Amino acid sequence: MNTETQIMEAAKKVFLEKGFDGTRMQNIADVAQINKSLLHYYYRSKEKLFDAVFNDTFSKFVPQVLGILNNELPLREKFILFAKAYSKMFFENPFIPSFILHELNRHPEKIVSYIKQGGTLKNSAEIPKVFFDQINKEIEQGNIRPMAPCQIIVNLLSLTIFPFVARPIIEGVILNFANIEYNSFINERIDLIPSIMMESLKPVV
Amino acid sequence: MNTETQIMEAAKKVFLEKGFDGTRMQNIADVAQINKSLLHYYYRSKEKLFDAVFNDTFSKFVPQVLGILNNELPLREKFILFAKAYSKMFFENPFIPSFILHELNRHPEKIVSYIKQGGTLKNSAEIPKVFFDQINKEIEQGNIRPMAPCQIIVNLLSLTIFPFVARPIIEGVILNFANIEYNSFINERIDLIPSIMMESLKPVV
DNA sequence: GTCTATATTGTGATAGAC
DNA sequence: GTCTATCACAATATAGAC
Repeated sequence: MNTETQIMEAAKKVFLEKGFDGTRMQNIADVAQINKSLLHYYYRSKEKLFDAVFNDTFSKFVPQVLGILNNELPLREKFILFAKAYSKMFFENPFIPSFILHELNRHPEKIVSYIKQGGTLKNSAEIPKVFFDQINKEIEQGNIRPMAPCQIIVNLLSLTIFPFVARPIIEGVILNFANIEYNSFINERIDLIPSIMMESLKPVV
Repeated sequence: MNTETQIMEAAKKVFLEKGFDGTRMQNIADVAQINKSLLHYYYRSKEKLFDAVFNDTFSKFVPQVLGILNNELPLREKFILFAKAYSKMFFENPFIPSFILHELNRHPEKIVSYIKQGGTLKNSAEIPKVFFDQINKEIEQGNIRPMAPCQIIVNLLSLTIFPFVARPIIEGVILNFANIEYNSFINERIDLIPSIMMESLKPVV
């Protein structure tokens, strides 16, 4: 593993956990087990290093969402696939959702710069169209109840992502009271989420 | 308005927007229009000032949740009340959810210290019991389908809070594509959320 | 209680030897 | 490419006059 990727790996670890403001360059150097000045040699400044980390992380995040929503599967299968893929991903990288949401709230303009800069989002910016069309068609045919596609997407995102962002509250207050383990709670949700999504779309008789 | 509350108001503004790591004491002093050393005169250190802000904000957050879930209304009314109260609150204080979630992820131990220290949570720690009993009773009577009360609470929290935490993504990517205003999107959700919650609980025939 | 001045340490960034 | 040494400034915190 060369120095540059070593730095990138270390930077991801530290930035993801502590955010831009909470991160010290020295801390990254320690984790990468290299000299502090090498950070500047490879990435000029803290901000440039951060941007590299952020864009890379964001690239894994958003396009996957749109990718799953874009394929040709029926609605239920999409929800199942989505809940499973994202729960697994966040389980393995617990800091990603909180990191992205926090940094985007502090610097919303980074979304714009990310889209302009290219990233994977540029190509996938048109992707929700497929999902939108699918929803509208299903509504037209009376298979599901009328609901704005945006609301459906946000429902899915909310039910899937929020439990990871709010883990300390959920674990420390809610689950603690009911004496339930966080892991089994999340596992239960993987089946629950598609079910809720489908119920919410059942046509009114 | 005396100096102490002036400082507290300013500290809330700055901490809520920038978080602990992103906040500068000078910045708070500027907003409060007082001298920097007065911050230390009244609150000894940055951390103590932050804790005062955090506990005060957290106090408005969690107990209200539990309060609404604890009253004697039927389920549907609780969901309606909840979605309305919280959407309104976050609309007026857009930084609260992101602030709390970020700081709790950085310092999960603050929940424990908050509970120990008293706050409003100490008394309300037993409150979910009422909601739990209500759910279990409804399930027993066959009025709703079996679902763990914790899952129900988290569903409600997710659907209500997440759209505020993820505003930049939702607004910049999803709504932007569909050409929808954030305000009307949120308003639509206030009615949508209780409906989803009830549908997800409809007994299986 | 409020101000000015200053101590002290931390932190991003660079210069220059090797 | 990698290291040591160091600059320049930012930031928390305190001392002490008024």
